Amino acid sequence: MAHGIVDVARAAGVSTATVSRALRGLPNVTAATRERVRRAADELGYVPSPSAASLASGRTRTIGLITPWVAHWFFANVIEGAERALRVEDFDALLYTFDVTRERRRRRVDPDVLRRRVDGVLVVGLPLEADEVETLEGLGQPLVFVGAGAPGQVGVGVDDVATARRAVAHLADLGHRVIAHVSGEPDDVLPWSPAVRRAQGWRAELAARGLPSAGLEVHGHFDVAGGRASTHALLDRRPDTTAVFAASDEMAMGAVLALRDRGLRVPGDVSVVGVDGHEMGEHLGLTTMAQNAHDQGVTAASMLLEMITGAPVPADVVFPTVLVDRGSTAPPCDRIVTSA
Amino acid sequence: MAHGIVDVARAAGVSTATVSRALRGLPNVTAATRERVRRAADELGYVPSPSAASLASGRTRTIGLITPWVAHWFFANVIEGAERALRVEDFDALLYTFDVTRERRRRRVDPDVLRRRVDGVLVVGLPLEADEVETLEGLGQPLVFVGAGAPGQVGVGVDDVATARRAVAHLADLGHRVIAHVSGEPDDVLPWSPAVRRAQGWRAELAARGLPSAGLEVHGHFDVAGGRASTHALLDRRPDTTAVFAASDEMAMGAVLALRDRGLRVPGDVSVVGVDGHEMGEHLGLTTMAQNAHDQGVTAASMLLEMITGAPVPADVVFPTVLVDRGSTAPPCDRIVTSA
DNA sequence: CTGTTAGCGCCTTCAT
DNA sequence: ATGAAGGCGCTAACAG
Repeated sequence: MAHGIVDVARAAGVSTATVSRALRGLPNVTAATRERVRRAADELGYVPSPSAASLASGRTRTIGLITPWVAHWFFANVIEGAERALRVEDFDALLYTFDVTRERRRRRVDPDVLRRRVDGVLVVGLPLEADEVETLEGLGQPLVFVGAGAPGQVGVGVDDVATARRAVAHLADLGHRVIAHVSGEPDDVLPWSPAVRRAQGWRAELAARGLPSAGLEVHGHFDVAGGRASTHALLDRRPDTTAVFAASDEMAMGAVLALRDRGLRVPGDVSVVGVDGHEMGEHLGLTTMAQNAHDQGVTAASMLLEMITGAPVPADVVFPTVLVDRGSTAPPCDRIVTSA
Repeated sequence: MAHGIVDVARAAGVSTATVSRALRGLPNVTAATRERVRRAADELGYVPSPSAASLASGRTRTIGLITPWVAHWFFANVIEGAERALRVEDFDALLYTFDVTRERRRRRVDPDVLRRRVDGVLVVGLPLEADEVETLEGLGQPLVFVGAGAPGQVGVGVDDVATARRAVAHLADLGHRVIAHVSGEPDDVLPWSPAVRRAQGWRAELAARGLPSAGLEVHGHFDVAGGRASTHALLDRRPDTTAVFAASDEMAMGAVLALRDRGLRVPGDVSVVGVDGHEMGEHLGLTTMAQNAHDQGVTAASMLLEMITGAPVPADVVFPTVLVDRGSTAPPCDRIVTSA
């Protein structure tokens, strides 16, 4: 029923080797022969077996997408972009989520599930421990990181430190002096983690301006609920806060919710800035440092494909972030604060 | 370097056949032998080649996830749920996006890319033409639909008609008499498309109550920008509209934006209800018919795995939707309308 | 430019 | 319960 390469070979009156070469566009095949083979393959509805091709060639035309989540803005957009770039080159995208649940620390990335199954690996937004990177490298295949690099690895992303500094600068320029930071999980401590770098940028910009940062950083889950909880904790401690820089738009929205919970107006009482450029940020008029996640996915996938063919690629591609002022920031007012 | 089954066989002092049986948990292997084989495999760091296994067995332990997008609430959550359910059973998830871009009609689903590559197919939120379903069935593999069924196919989803009716009933009960509907693309016309069924439910509930529907339906893209544009078009035509039922939360958020654009308050001037239970709906206090997309993904994946093993599964699994009142609905006020 | 011939690494009868 | 051996369908030398 399902025709194989031998059927095509017979129908075209050539050997299977020629069929293989003709169909894959390899050189050393007459245009006429190639055409004849193509026609025969078409008529028989021939589709090569990927397993057989992989087994024989050692290549899978598949890349592994490693990510903690897919249902988050940055991740979904990177994955969508990457998958489409891969599809154009007839590569398949295998999805591996290493769930970072709120309950427990994620399980370690296990390279065995990828072994002999992919030609390359794209790590999306997952800051890996040094030894995890090492075991991934042990696969002997190209590795590209998006949205969370690793030392010495090819990466695509934004300048998290500069992004954070720009956001904080915007708030400080408005006159704010108590600028808090809603950051990620407390156990997210790797120096190359975006959350850590954004916190670092926040601290650096404050320091550069002689503003305090001590006691103004709160940690929590990297989503709406996390941002909301963190902000409540922050305001309990520091009701004198007049501005919040959140490490993602999702957390920033949580911050807005928390402020609303407490009857505080944005930006009347407290200004808020996020990072991402989430489509829905427009609703709340959320000011943000926007980035293009989709294109980062496309770029990372393309680089990975280049590496697979042995072509040289830059060690790092840095995407720009741009301040989009949608109104959630304003000069501080002289709110009466009961206590600190 | 990479050890094969023969290495394990030699190390364990058995044949490759026994290794294969032992490692896959097949019967007819002494507990002692199995243990010895396991230990040998462990020590050698043996990982079977999926290509070789597929070629020999005809099974791939991979399922194909067909979806128009991943960066949309429903899709991202279903995919995330499905991938995790598959991973538990050591199945891989291959991602295939058939981009429904706003510019042009999507390309038809091409089963060839799936041929000999997957053991089953999960179609996520993509209403397929009858003949597309037929060609997919031609793969001879189990097929499950989530969030957009197809006649005679196994499906997981919600009761779209009832969901829409419930939403409209809520608005009508509040006293609204001009209840508009923000629907999906105009060329999304398959009777089993969620958008079509929701519109149908909206119309049915209005009819049941003797309320008009003519001229109150607008079509557009299934996202925030689409909902916003549609709502503007609607209000241009029918400024007397006091309530809007949008076919998704994303579009409902667009509707809220449009209303805000025109200086109308929600729910003061116009009430809005969406569908999904989007995490961010809470911000705008968006009332919605909530559904659990993640669990639909888990269920669909589990059913597909059952079908692969030949187990019987129900023809349809219907998930509940529940009205979550977050405040974007209220009784209509007597707004002065200049003209209709 | 094309054909021949070994494998690729595992699964699966069929014996034993 | 275990072993022997023939594929699975294709690619990649190597000839010619």
